[in-house]
Amino acid sequence: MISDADRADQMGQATREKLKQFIARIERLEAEKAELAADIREVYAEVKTFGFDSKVLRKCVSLRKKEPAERAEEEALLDMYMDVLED
Amino acid sequence: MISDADRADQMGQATREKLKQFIARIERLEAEKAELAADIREVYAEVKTFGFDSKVLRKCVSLRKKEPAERAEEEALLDMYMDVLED
Amino acid sequence: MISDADRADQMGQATREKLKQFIARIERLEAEKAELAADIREVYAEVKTFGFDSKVLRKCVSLRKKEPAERAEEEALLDMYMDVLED
Amino acid sequence: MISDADRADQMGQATREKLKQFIARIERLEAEKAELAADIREVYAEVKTFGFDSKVLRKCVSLRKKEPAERAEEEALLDMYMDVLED
DNA sequence: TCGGAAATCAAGACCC
DNA sequence: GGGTCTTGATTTCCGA
Repeated sequence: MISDADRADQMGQATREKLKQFIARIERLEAEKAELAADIREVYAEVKTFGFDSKVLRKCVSLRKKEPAERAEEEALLDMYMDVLED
Repeated sequence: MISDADRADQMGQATREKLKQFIARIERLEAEKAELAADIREVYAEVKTFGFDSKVLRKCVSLRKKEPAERAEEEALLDMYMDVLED
Repeated sequence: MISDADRADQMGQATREKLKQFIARIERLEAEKAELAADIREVYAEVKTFGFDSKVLRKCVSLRKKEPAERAEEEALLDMYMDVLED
Repeated sequence: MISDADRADQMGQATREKLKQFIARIERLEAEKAELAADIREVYAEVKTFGFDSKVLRKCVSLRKKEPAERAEEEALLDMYMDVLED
C-alpha cells in the first residue's frame, strides 16, 4: 500500500498540512527540551556559587541513575584492570 | 579556599540540605527532559503511521536547525575578513 | 557469558599480558595524536610570523571541513526523498 | 607595519602560495590526527572481541593520566556527596 | 528489538 | 579572560 505521504509530489493539501503540523510539534518539543537543558546547566552553575564541586555532583546524579549492583560491578572491574596495569 | 561544601564530613546540616535540594531539582529537571525526549520519539512513531518516512523527517528537522547556524558562521568569517582588510 | 577478561582475579597470565598490550597500544596512539595536535598548534604559530591572522585561518580550515559534509548531507536528504518517491 | 598578509586583495603571488601551503600542511596534519583517532577506536573495538569491557578500559586510560593524589581527592569527595544523598 | 558503532553536543581543560 | 581543543555523554543509526 502506498500512502499519500509516500508520494510527495502528489501530496494532497491535507497531507501537506499534516506534515507541517508534525514538524511544528517536533520543533516545539525540541525547543522545550533545549530549555530544560539550559535550566539544568543553570542549576549546576548556581551549585558552584555554593561551593559545591559541580563535576562531582554530575557524577553523583549519573551514579544514582544506575542500579547499585551495576555500580559495584563496574567499580570492581575497574579495580581489577587497574591492578593488572599498575606494575 | 575550601568551602563547607568541599568537606562533607564538616558539612553543616543546612549545607547537607542544600545539597539534597540541588540534586532533587536537577533530577526533576532531568526527568522532565526525559519525558520530552519520549514525547518526541512518540511523535516520530505517530508520523510513521501516517505513511511519512521518519528518517527523512528527522533529517529535515536537523537541517532546519543547522541552516541558521551555518549562515551565522559564514557571516562571522566574512566579518573577520572585513576586519582584517579595514582601516 | 562471562569471559576471562571480565574476571581479573581469574585472568590468566596471557590475558593479563594482552590487557597490558592493549593499553600500551592505546597510550602510544594517543601520544602520537597529542604530538600532531602540538604540530598543528606550531603551524598556526608560524603562520602568525608571516603576518596572517591565525583566527581567520582557523575559521577557513573549519569551514572547508564543513562544506563537503554539508553538501553530502543535503545530497543524502535528496536521495532519501528520491527513494521515498521511487518505485 | 601592515604585512602582505593583512591585505588580501593586495596579496602578491608568493604570499598567496604561502597561504595555500599553510592550509595544506594544516589539513594534512588534521587528516593524520583523524586517522589516529580512528585507529584508537579500532583498538577499543578489538579489545571487545577479547572480552574486555571497553568502557572500563577507557576509564583506566583516563585515570592513568591523572595523579594518584588527585584521583583519591575526587573519589573522597564523591563518597561524601553520595553519603549525604543516600538517605 | 536490542546492542553496538558513530555522530553530535555540551562541559572542562588549556593556551594564548 | 576569551577562545579553541579535547573529552565525555547523549542520541541516532544500523545490523543481528
